[in-house]
Amino acid sequence: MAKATIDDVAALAGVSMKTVSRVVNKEPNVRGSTRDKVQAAIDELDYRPSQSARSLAANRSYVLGLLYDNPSASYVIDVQDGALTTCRRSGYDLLIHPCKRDAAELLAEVLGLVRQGRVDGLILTPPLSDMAELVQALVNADIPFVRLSPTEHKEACPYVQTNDQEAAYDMTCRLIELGHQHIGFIIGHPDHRAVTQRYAGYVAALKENDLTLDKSLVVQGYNSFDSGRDCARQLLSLSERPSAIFASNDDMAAGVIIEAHHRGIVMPAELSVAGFDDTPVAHQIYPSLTTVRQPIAEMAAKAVELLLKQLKGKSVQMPAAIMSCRILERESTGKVKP
Amino acid sequence: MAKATIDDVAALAGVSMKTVSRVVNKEPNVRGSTRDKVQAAIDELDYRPSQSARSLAANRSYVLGLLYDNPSASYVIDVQDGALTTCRRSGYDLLIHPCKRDAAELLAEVLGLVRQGRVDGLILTPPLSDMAELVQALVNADIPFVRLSPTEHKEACPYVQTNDQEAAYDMTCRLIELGHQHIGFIIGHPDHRAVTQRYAGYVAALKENDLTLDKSLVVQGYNSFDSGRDCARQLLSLSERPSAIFASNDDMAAGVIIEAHHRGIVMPAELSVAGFDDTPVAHQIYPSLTTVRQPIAEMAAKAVELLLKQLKGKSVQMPAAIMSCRILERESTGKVKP
DNA sequence: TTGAAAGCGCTAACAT
DNA sequence: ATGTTAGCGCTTTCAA
Repeated sequence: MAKATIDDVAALAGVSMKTVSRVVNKEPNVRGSTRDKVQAAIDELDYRPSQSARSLAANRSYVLGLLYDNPSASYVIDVQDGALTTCRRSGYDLLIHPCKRDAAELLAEVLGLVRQGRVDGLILTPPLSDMAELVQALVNADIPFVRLSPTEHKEACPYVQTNDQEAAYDMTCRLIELGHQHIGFIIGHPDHRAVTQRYAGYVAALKENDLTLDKSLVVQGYNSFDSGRDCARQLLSLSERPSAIFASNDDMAAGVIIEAHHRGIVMPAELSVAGFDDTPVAHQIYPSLTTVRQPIAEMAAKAVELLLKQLKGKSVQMPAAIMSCRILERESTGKVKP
Repeated sequence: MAKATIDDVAALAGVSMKTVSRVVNKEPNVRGSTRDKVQAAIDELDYRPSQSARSLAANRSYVLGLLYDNPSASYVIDVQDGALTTCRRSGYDLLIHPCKRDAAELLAEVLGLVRQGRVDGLILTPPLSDMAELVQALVNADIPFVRLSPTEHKEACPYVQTNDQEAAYDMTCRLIELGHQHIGFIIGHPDHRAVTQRYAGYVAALKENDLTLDKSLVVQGYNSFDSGRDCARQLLSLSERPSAIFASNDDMAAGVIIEAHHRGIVMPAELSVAGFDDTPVAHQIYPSLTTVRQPIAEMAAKAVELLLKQLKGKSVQMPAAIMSCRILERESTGKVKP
């Protein structure tokens, strides 16, 4: 049996092609009995609408593109899962498109994706969310897109973010509450503005608690485990060693923990460590890592929702959403040694 | 400027539509000068072929589907990366399709994906590679697909795998060489046959070295960190504690390491631990984990290559590839205490 | 509430 | 080496 087309269904149901189309697309203005008749024909023939014919005629692909540049594996997976949840409910598919933010062809590549009609819209994750050039190009080309955790140009285009700066503030306050006065901080990769901004929360918390900001306790990391370990080497070699270290992400915090182990430093008795992101390593490490969980999947699901709204032309008034982080206290933090 | 079509390009270049099509698709039998003329017109108009028109006319989507059911995040990311490498070289896109292997609609869903023309072929990862029902349905429906690390029906359809059973054998031999006589083993999730089969390597190595297989040293895990920790509780509570534990994957091995830490067991002095997969946690943990690395991305790239060959009708004789694992010795294993 | 006709922009098959 | 002719299977007008 060759695969059935819309004409076959129409013939079998004794209606026009257009009526079948209406039933398939759940459009209104079809009598119940007609709908049933058509549905029966669809079932009998096991009819599946051709995606490409639909796309060509309707001039949309029913596919969304997910753009990312090398965030952590667990982040990408969570984003994909969340995005797919909403996509599937709406009959959309998800095309993944990892890319290099410094590639010369990046812009052409991304614009091509849309102009070729491969995708109807885009989701941007950090650090791409903050590539002004890319954002501007998308706006100029009138391409629908939503950004996750952007830090800039928020007035211009829809986005979804968390209150993670506030969470960094809270985490720092918690460490202070535990008696820590010398708290080391590891800043994130300069290109990942969403991550580096966590530093502001740390600074604000120190200020709020009348602690001086000691620049020798603040070091620049690059989001990787190895860079975290390098930073730990610096911090743990100081004559006056910090009693706690707060890293801007879990991978770097894991680097701190490993370096501390190698120096025979007992955690949390002699050193408290906190991270950010709640990646898998956070609970697979010893001691398990106190960290902050962002609702990544939910954010991505929300982003897709906003994007689909845009595609339907229902341009939302303030197309943005802010979601909440949660601090998870585990074994790696504790009261400062008296 | 409205977007250019193939007719616009043909008109500007002063050739027929078909010639433009030939240039775009890099078909042979076009004179160099003609090709240049057409290319110039394409550049001038910034012409991008419509994906949906191509798909409809050619009856192929130029998209491949990646099916998976909940393997680890790092595994999925590696597979995606590898698959995309080959896809992009060939002008294909990748659609991701996570699914539940016990979902009633799984088959209909997957078949629908192909029958709707959303994808031209599929890549299956474990444990889906070993779902006989799914594999059979794909074969019956004459859908092109390639499996990663299948353990069954290998005569029937193309696949890519590694010599991981051999690697498990080698790893066990290495532990024995280090003086270990009592080696605990944690079996993988029963549904993941590719993982459970590593047990065979362990058994073979014991036999080869004239060690008796002590069933109390073999416990059933479920691939997760938590299950690994549970298994470790069992093994480390034995009156005659193993001096080494080999887990069928890294997540479970991480569970062993954490449980050992909590019991004050020093590694590797008092306990050696080995894992499998070289996931990120393997080097983010203390002590860093001795494990086996499979070339996941390369396997996926190869799988796509085989799939594309199938799509081009060049049915390869024995469409299968076997790739090599590598043992990585890190800090978690050492000589047995005298 | 339903239908008829006209493409969407390409590729395939067959000329030339 | 290049061109001509037909569709691919839908959605979108517009009409009834």
